Amino acid sequence: MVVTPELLGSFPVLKPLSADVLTQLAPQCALHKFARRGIVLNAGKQEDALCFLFEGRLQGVDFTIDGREVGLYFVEPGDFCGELGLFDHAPQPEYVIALTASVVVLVPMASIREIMLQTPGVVNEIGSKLASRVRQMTYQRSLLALPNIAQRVCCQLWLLVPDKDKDNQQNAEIRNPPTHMEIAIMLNVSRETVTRVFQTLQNRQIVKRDGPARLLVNKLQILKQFAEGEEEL
Amino acid sequence: MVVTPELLGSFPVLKPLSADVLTQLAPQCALHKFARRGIVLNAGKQEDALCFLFEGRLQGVDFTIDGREVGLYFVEPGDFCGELGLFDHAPQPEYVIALTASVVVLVPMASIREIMLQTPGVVNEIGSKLASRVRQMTYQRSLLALPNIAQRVCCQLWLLVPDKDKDNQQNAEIRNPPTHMEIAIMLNVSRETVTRVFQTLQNRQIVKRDGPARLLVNKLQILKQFAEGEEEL
DNA sequence: GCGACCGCGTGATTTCGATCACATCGATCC
DNA sequence: GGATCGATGTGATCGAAATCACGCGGTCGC
Repeated sequence: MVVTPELLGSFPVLKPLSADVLTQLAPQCALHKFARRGIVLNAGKQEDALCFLFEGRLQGVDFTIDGREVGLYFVEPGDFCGELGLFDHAPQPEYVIALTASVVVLVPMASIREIMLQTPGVVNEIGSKLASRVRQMTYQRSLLALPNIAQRVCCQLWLLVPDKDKDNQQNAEIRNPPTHMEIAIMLNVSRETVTRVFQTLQNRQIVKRDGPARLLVNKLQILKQFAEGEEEL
Repeated sequence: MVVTPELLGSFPVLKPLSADVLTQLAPQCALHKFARRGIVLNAGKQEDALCFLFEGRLQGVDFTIDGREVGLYFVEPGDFCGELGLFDHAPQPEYVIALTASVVVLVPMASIREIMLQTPGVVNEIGSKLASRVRQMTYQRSLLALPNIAQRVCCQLWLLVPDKDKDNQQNAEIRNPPTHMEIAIMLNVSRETVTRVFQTLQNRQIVKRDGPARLLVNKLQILKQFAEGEEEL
């Protein structure tokens, strides 16, 4: 599958690069499709490519010593993952799997490293990405300490609302929402608990399922209030 | 308080820098002492300095929406923190507090940024630090998913054992150990639960308190087995 | 030396979510 | 269109850790 410079340019991090650089980079990249549950990046393996998500949703997952699945983060279209080894050449600590059928562009790490050396500003871009990753993990960690579990689920749901919709008064739509199980492992709760919270939210018509690939939020501001703990479910 | 180039050179990240650069950097730095519970870095504030720990122990802490304290990481002597804003100029997401009386060296971020531009390799150094931070957080997150709480505590204890002692058959010593409460917030458990686990460990003579500033581990390998879940407490 | 305070130790009680065990639903694939 | 499989819905039960309540002891500051 061919990757065009234009495709690469559609990703925010790569946009600042000159057309020349993108044209040079494109032939080294590969377009991959993954089915649901497909393993996009392997834990413990020296992954040699950055993974840009074009379409679908990915999840970073880890496992405990005793084999329990742990959800770390979601990857949205336009974003990328697998950047940890860029600086330290160490293997990926976590798996990245496809939550829905997904299309990703794999860009060789070596090429990115080269570009980092040549193009000032790109290092900064990547560094900022790492920093935002730490910030995101810090926030996610704070969620786990919430004593009210419904609030935890609502926070996670709120995180899944696209930024562009966050100010809407009423409606928003979450495309390719994670399953209850996938949310559960992010929040250290059982799948049943997530289901029960969703049940309550649906009864109050705060959210509504629309097929397997869409979740509608009808009362966005109410959801936000639950997330912020101003209101108890 | 005066900071000498030699002092700066004693920190692993700065060691590769030339004597010239260190001599130039030293006068811009400040040595600070913090009492127990002192706030070293403020959350939400645009901190303008990297914080190198010379003596003592620091802890990164966050708070949930409802005010609950969350432990994120420990900082050991020789290590540093507050590096998040280096790339993205955004404020620190978490507080860093002193767990014991501590001595830190504050190095202005602007100077570090300058050095990053001039000295190749330093960017990499900093990038690797961020990456290792993500790895550490990933591991810490996986601890929270352990269903066996004693195991969780043992893992955390194991992390506190100095690397140089990890291969010892029997003994190790943890200087300035965190209090039970401070461990509790790292692991999302109550203070009492941590106390009870320590009680069991002490009864079995696996660990032993030696004054407020030292915790002795007598049976290192047994502790490791508990941490890895090969043995149940 | 004495009081105050903080960290630790410990039992009793309670509660909330995990777990278990199914039922059901719905999408997808021949 | 029926079979299949994964995802969701739901009640019953159980248990482990949170919480509460308090005693104790060591440290530090005065």
